[in-house]
Amino acid sequence: MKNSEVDRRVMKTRQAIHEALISLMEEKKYNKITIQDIIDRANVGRSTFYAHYATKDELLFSNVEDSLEILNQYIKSYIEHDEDKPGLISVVELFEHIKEHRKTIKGLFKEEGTDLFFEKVEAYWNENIEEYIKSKLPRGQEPKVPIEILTMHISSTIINLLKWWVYNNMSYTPTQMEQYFRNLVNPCIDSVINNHSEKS
Amino acid sequence: MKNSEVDRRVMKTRQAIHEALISLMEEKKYNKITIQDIIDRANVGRSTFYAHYATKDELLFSNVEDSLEILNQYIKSYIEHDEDKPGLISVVELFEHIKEHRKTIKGLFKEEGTDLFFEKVEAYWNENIEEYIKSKLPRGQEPKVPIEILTMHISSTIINLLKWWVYNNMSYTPTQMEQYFRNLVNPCIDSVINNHSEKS
DNA sequence: ACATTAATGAACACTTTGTTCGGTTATATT
DNA sequence: AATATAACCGAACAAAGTGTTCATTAATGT
Repeated sequence: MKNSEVDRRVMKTRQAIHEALISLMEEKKYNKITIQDIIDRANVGRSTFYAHYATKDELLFSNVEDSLEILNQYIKSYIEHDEDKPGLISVVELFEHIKEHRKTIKGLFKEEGTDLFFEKVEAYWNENIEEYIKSKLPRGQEPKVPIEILTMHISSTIINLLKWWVYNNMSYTPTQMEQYFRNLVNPCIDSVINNHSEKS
Repeated sequence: MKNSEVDRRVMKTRQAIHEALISLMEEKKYNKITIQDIIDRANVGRSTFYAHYATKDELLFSNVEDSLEILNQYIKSYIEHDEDKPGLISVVELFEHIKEHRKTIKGLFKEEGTDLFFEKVEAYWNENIEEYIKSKLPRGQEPKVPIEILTMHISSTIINLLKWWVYNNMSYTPTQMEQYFRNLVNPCIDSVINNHSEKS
């Protein structure tokens, strides 16, 4: 029986496959990567791959789950610290995290084949954001925009900023990006939640 | 020589292929549709397909270019009518257009394989929106958010709303969606362009 | 009616996929 | 150090898709 540890061979194989995928994603789009490519680069038998993962997507997500959890933490902390200094720290850190891990994470942002990934990210974030918005909303008051839409909009805004930023070689600093994010999102949250006059 | 018209056979074939793709996209994701599927459904020889289109994407875009042009018109008209009644009419019409053509256009919104399409849409829109923003910006004044980012954000917001709306079976009316769009976007445009106090 | 142009469908070499299975090697345990 | 176990290997497989070629047939415009 295994000592709650995994066979070293398994770890080695998984890592080889993992690294192969990452390395390939730096070169071409996820869509265009074949399992053949992966096992070639990983130096792993065909049957071995299928012993570990049923599909390419399964591999992707097993690779990405850690990243997902980390990204989620940033949003959580963004929300939790909102009272004092509205989210400044953690969104900066989110961008910094991406910048730091750009080599391994960049493939995920490359055109196409990113849908799957970002759907997951958004689903993660939506939970926390929705809760946050509800807590902000004065009781008994109808928001001008349905909460589900506002939530979706905020998640999407972060994701779009991240995508754009990576795609444009991170030409602004994380701090700037954070600032831009707040400039885009805070006014509309205020406006939706408070009964600001609609204005002409 | 052809009378600037196309051979009837060509039209017939193109249409058959076109309809095959549309019909397949109502059933499964674009990614999962093979050329084999298409020629089977279209009842068209393999070589015939390749005589017309080099790739599946080429087919997609030839199908979609008309839609693109139409969508672009809505944004143009949104911008042009902004002075009097800020964009109300044409964004409603945009959602109505989608609703009307949902059978043929819905496939494009189905998860995955939409990146290609929406990149095109966004590129189209960005041109017009950027121009619009520049015209709004008082001369010599620096916007709080770079224009390219603000532009991207507005395009993305419409696209996300459209996607979300279609994905959720168009559960709100086009007029409502238009209202939500404005509630999400106008406050942040105002805030970015005018030197509103940043507020605490 | 006739020359032109398009569609056909079969054949092709090629790649990818997912599975199977007997043989080999690394591993943990004793 | 010996051994049972579990993991890897790799070759082979059928099945499906890709993109091209080509000789044959049919529709079209004039």
